[in-house]
Amino acid sequence: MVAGPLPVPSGPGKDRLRLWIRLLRASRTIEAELRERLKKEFDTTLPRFDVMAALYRAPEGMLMSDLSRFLLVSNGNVTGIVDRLVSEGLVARARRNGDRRTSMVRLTEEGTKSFATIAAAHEGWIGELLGKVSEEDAHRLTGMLTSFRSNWEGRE
Amino acid sequence: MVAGPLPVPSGPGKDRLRLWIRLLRASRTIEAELRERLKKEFDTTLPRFDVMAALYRAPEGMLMSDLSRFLLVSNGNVTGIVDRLVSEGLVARARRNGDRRTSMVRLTEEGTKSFATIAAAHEGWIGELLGKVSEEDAHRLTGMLTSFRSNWEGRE
DNA sequence: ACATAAAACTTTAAGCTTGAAATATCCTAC
DNA sequence: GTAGGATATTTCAAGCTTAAAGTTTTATGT
Repeated sequence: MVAGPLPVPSGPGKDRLRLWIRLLRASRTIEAELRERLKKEFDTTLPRFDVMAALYRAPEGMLMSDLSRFLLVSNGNVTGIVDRLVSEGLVARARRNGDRRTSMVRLTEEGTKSFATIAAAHEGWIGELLGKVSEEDAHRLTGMLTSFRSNWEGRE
Repeated sequence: MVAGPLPVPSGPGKDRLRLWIRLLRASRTIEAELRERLKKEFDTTLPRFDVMAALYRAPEGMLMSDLSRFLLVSNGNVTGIVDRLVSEGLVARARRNGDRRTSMVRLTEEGTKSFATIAAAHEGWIGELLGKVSEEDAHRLTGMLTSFRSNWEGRE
């Protein structure tokens, strides 16, 4: 995976493989750049940012399992990231609704402020990193990826 | 990141953000599926597969630093993965050329056979997972991502 | 030749990630 | 009401990942 300089051999079925390799390399390249900037500028990480972004759009809070589904990561993973965010005072757990198995997770006031700042920078970075993609290509690409996603969700 | 159901607010600069979110979700979805199948069918992992794929196309071997650059991961990371592959007998280190700092890493005979088998399945999976993307879209998408990459490489 | 820098690699600490097992709570059917 | 199963979450072991510091070897300047 993540093939680079050398060409992928041609032949039937190789087109999709080539597409996948390019897709993966593009997202890894951007992801690496974002991770580095989040670390340098805000001393945080991509997973923390992801969790905070999810919570930012759900002021009333989210269940751990909702976070896990939404972010496409495992349950245990979310537990660890939220633990760290809680210990940093950016996120709070509230175990107070009817179901005592669940805990409602939400951003603290500090977490909300912190995320707003980081998100603004983040959006600027994306604009910069994807700046060379024309508006038209951006739309078309988005459309293709969206339809890929719908197709995917129709699986199994 | 990895936003889902909820819409990203519209406005200037939001198009690129939306594109990035879709790109990331698509690659994470596919990656998760591949990881799961590699584990289930061949009891291996994506990073191991990546390293073996790189070595497969370089029968004469690669330096650790070449692997690191090629796969877009850190040096120390490659060390660990190669260590495990060596202990499994799939990869060999040869410290025998002029420069005694370097070690040439290559697939063993067993590693080569093993990779060939896995790679065939892998290509089939990609064909299946991206099957709904039309040939035409696949080409166009690949082209866009390639030009993104060239632009990127022209940075800094 | 010798000091110093550069390069290739490994080690380390901290954090991320998964899948599976363990806990705790809730629900359902008797 | 209670046994059995389902659900929500955490814990755990193993592996992946990075950045930074450390080791060994090679290259460079004088």
